[in-house]
Amino acid sequence: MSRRFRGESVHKVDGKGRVSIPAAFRRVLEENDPDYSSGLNPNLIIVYGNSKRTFLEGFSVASINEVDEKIAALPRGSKSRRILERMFSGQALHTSIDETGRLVLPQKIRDKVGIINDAIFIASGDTFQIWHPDTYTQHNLEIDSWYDQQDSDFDPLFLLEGEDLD
Amino acid sequence: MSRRFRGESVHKVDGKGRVSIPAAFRRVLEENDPDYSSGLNPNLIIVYGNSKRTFLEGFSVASINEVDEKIAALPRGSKSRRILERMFSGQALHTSIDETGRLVLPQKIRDKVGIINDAIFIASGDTFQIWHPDTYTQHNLEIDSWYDQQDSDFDPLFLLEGEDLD
DNA sequence: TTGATTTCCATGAATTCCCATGGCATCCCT
DNA sequence: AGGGATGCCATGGGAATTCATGGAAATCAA
Repeated sequence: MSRRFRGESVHKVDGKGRVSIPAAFRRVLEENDPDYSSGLNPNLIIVYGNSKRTFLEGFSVASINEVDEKIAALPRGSKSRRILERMFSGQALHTSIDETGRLVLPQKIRDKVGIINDAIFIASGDTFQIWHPDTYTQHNLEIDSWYDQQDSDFDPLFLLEGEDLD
Repeated sequence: MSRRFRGESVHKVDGKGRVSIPAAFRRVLEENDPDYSSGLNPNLIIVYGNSKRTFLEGFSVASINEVDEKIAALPRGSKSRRILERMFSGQALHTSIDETGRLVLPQKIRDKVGIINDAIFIASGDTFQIWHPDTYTQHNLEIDSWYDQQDSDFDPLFLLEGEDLD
């Protein structure tokens, strides 16, 4: 039913890399894991990507399957396919939520995006992102400055209509 | 489709050719070996291929069966079939993981792809690859430089939608 | 017998499991 | 409406287990 994540919240990350996943996100992950049944722990996939990425992206099983299928449909050996395979197979992690609702982010991954004591979870359609709070703030400043360039009555829904920007 | 391999990591290769297989990969190999049951060691197939190949490719039993069947469906005596049979029958090694989670790579195979002290394991859909770390880095230069040309917030998922690159 | 495998044992570090607590929000009973 | 009782949520700590890796002994093959 609820296929999409909503909302954002900050959570503590302890020395072992444990972080609580927003409860509302857990419901979405459960509903979108075909192997899930009450009592079990839902699976999810964390994509950390190449060195340029400044955040982690969380996928439900259903969402990652969709991506995998699309990748498999691309011509073997094509550049697009190689780029995507590297990112979604190699630079990703299959994991699950534990019984207390937490996820473990390995040291290597925390280092990569600079997460130390806190992490902010942000819903983004059928995936969600995990950022170091400051990096996220910084990133938003850039987006805000883009808004500043638009008319004061600019309505983002306008983007639904036309071609892409830039 | 059964669960796919995810992630990448580097492991030591000792003088006898022993290497630990990433624990997460072991789970996938276990799930995809029909003969596997708790306590046993899962089987896998290492395809090293012709002299041009610069990496090893690891298959679960289920995945190699799928390939074998497709090959068997080709016309007997056809060139495609002969080439594929050579690669997946002749230039491949059926082996298993030992109780400490390691795989033994015979000297001949290590020499072939230049693996000495370390090997990097990279997931790639329903198979995984094993490279000499430097060779792997080298191989990815093209993709890395391609990323350098994109906007810093470029999302590879965009590649799923549009036309191919190249 | 001699080099090469395979088995078996060993260990520090990392990861998972199990139990615990305080804070909220909700439900329910009188 | 008051006031528990209940239950989920976020977080912490320590014990137990698994990982990755090394080395020695036993077995094999030529």
